Amino acid sequence: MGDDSSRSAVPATFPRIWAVIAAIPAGTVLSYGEVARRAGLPRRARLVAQALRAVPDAMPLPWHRVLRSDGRIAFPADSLGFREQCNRLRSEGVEVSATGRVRLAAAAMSLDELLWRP
DNA sequence: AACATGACGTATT
DNA sequence: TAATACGCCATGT
Repeated sequence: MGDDSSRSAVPATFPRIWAVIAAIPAGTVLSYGEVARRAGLPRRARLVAQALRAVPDAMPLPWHRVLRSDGRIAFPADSLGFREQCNRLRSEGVEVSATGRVRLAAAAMSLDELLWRP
C-alpha cells in the first residue's frame, strides 16, 4: 500500500494531549506542564503548545483553559489571542487580572466549590 | 548536521 | 514582582 502517513501526519501524542485539555472543567485552568503530565508526557510542556497550534478548526477545544505555570496567559499582552483568551475565561467566571494573570490556586478552589455542596 | 524558534518550566538574583 | 539564565523537546531552515 502506498504509505503516505509520514507526510503531514499528526504526531501520536497530540490526540492524548487534546483529550486531557478537553477534560478540563469549565471555570478551571491547567498549566501547560500539568497537561503534559496528565497526558503521560512529563517535561513536555512545549509539546502541548505545539499540539494547541495544530488543533483542527473543526475541533472545539477549551484551549483558553491552558495557562503558563505562573498563571499567566501565554500570548503577548497586545495580541488578539490574549484578549480572546481573557474574554473566554471571564465568561466562565474565571478572574483574570489586567495583565492576564489567573490565580491557579483560586481556580482549583472553584472546582472544590463544585464538589463541596452535595 | 548545526542553528534558530517557540501558546514552556524552574532556579536564581 | 520582574529580569535573567539555563534546561527541555519537537520542527523548520
